[in-house]
Amino acid sequence: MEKLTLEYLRTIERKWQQIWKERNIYEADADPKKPKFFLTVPYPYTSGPLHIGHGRTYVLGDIIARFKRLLGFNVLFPMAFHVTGMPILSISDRISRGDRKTIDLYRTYVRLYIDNEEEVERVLESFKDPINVATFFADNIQKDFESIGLSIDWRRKFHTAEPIYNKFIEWQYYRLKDLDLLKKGTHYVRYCLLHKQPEGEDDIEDGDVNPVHIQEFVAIKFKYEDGYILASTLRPETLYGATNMWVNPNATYVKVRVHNGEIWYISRESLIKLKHQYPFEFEAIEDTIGSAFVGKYVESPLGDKLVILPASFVDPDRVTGFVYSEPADAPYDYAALMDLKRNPDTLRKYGVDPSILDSIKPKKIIEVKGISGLHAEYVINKYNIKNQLDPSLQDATEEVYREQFYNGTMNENAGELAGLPVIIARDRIREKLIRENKAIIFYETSRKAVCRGKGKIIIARVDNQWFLDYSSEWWKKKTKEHFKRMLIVPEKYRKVFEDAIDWLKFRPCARLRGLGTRLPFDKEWLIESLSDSTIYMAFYTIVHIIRSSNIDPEQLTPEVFDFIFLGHGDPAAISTKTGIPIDTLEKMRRSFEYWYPNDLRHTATPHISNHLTFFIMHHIALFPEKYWPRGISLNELVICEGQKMAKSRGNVIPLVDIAKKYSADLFRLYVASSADLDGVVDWREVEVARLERSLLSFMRICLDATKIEEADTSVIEKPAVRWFLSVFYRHLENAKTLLENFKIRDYITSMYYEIINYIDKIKKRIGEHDALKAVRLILKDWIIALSPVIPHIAEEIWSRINRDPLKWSINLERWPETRKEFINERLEALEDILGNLISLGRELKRLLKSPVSSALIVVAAEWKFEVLDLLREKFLKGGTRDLKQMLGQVREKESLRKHIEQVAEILKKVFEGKIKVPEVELTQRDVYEYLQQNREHIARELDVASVEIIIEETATPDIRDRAQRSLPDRPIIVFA
RNA sequence: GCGGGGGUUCCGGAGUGGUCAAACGGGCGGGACUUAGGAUCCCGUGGUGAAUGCCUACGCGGGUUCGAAUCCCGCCCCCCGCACCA
Repeated sequence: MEKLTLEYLRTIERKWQQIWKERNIYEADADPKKPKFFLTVPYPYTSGPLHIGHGRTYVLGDIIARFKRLLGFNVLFPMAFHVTGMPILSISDRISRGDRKTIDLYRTYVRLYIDNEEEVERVLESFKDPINVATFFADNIQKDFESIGLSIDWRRKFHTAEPIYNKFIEWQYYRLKDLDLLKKGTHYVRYCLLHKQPEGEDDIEDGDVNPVHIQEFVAIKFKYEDGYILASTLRPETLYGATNMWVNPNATYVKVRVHNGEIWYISRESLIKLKHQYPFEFEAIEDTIGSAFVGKYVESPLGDKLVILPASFVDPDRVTGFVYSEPADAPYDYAALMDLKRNPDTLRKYGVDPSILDSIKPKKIIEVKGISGLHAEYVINKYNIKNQLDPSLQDATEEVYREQFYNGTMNENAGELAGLPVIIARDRIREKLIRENKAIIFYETSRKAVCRGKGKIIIARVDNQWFLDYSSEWWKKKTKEHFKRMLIVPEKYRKVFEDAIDWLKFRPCARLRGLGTRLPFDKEWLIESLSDSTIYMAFYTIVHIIRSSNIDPEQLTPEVFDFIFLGHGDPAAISTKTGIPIDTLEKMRRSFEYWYPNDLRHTATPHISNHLTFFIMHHIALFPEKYWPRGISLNELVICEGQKMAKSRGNVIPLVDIAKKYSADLFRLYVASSADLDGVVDWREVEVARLERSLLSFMRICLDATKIEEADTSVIEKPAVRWFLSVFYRHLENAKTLLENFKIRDYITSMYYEIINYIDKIKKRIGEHDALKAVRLILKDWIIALSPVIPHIAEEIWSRINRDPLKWSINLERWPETRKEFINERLEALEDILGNLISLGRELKRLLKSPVSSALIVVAAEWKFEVLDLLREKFLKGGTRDLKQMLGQVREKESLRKHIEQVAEILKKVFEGKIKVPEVELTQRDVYEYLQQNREHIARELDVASVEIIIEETATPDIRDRAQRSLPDRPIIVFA
């Protein structure tokens, strides 16, 4: 007898994975005779190892694939690898540069797969070429996938930097351009001054944990001497409350002549930024120290004269290095003014008379419900802010900003903005100032940032940026129409998609660096990673043919794809032109036509608003309607011991650990059963350990049952076994429905947990050996039904009981038929009555103060059965609630008439919902006999020496009161 | 702010118009087995009760209904998304 341990499970898992692979059991080819099901799960990004959260998504996809195979579908479940974009390149760059943190991190990653240290270093060295990063992880992720038992057709794998894939994407972009969905325009990006190139999140130091956003400031021109001081703000509507100007006295400013001859005064740092944002010439005339401005005056576009005062919080490296002061609503301004009032010497130092402060009065211009005084003052007090260098000012500012933006209204002090909500006023004044040449837009990073090579990040303008125009009207309209017809599981995510389709506007779809495919008509641009992975499911249908036919990338011209995917063109002509044999072209066309559309795409919810929506839209733009996607199913994430998995927490469990430390089937069962699709799976070691014990004991039962001869049906007539067969087949039927509706968790509860409980129950009734015989009767059907979740264990059991060499694998089986002849609702109802009786009996027994040795069970009187039968007809089906009418019908029955008062009571309680009408028709005799048959069982369970069963009609007077309370499904127990 | 999800018993989490004191699991209490047990199994876990019941809970406040955790209105709180990034 095998010792059942995790190690044993791992052994059989490896064994079967090996066999499945050798026999290519998951390879699927077009076969017009068979119905097809084309399932995809998005390919992983191969910049590092996957974790168990990814594993959940792939396993759920795999369960669906396996279930569909059991239903007789020809299932295609392919996989590939995504390498496009910056992350992999960035990792490679960092490793080449000798970045310690990255090297250490990747060393731990490589060690997950390789235990020879020399080899680890060799691999790490190879990562200096980005394609090696991609292929190393792609190869190992494939192994991880195999090790958790995914039923993937690996012949179709590819990665997105391969020339054949590039050709496919080129075709896509030619088509998009033909459709006029590709547009050129201006765009602002994060840009590194050192490397003179745009930098993505991956290139920016801490960009992943503390992302850098692009903020749009308005730099307003204030008249100053021979030109303008540019003071910047995110809140131009506050111009109406401006009281003074701030300058950093220690910073260096520069006087600049711009293209139209205007003179601007701005900080030295900001000149560099402006040069990257405006295409015209800037002529630096002279530098000025900030203190030189102090005490002088500017004039705002509204005509207000404002004095320039010193403030240390003003950062010359933030926008223009000047800010105007609006102390009513800006906590920084308010605090800086307070500081000056407290320390008048500061002003004297710059030769300014402190009395000037007396004329500076905050001017309230924004009303927010619940704030009566100055909003800035309110938060200064709330956060207990001491001075202008207090770090809490940031939070205080954000609070005011948020409150005023969403809930603020401009008051009568705000000139032409008066009465407008802030949200409108801001846009209005910005447009106006810019239109009148009184301000410019200035883009700035949301925080100070450097790239991983320590170069300073600013915001720069990119001309000729390529965009995908998702705002295109026909495109959106068609998408919305088709989307209504798509299957979305769980349905609650439908709205998120609809919103995403609405939100999408222009989206930059190419960048200047990275791995991937170049735009064929503008070769300096590389198609960005979310834009080159929208229709690749189509590529799966032909990629294995491209490879096996040794087609060169150069042969894959747009005409080839036009023919395969759209049926355009003459294959003979294309064949002549490209050298691809005509039958190969036609084979690819047939394969595509067979497999498409994608029947189901399964993935995790974060992809909804980007990838999945692009996926739908691109199909709609590029393919004929019959090839548009049919459905999407989604699952939530995995957390670990109640906490989000994060590199920074160090609690990420790599997928590779599953096959090393746990077991594939254990993992599969856990992630599929511990939460519904829309619930978060919490990976908790104690729970996993518990499930492990359960799974091993399940395995034990199955293995023991295999030792019983299939022909041994000696127990089949036992009531407990008949009952067991009934509940089993009802559950089997139910499980199929659940799976068809993607209720994977409920299916496992029904087919796994509940069946195990039923086996425990019959063990008590008929003993372990007979229980195993009963299990043997359903074993084959049971393991087939469980094979989608635990394919390895199922296969192992299968291999021990299957006698048909043609059906060597459980993968070749079909979902078992429900054996209706075994379903016996009456028996189940009787068993329920018995079960309830026992549990009630136990409860009552506990209440008794004195020990008891016998139980008298009273089955309800015959007439009560009649009443409930009547109710079942009239009440359950018809739904009448009319007591009088019901009583009228009761009176017509001779047998019931004499009990009319009690009947009325029962009816009342039924209407109140206190008594349930049993769904199955039973007679008093049925119940009586069933209880008789199970007297010993009842005695054992209630721990009494004797059990007597009588019917209410024969109850002796001393117990008659109690006996009267009996109901057909609720006999009375009297202990003595 | 907008959009989405959610607030249920000690905890995690079922339940979306009536069999609900509330699935399932954890924790806790008791018992069995045992040299022992962190292993396994059984029982219990709102209150009350010598009886097969009764009373009470579902964020807060109203309403609809014979009947509401479930439907409607208002309010409070928590989580996620709001993009160009895979």
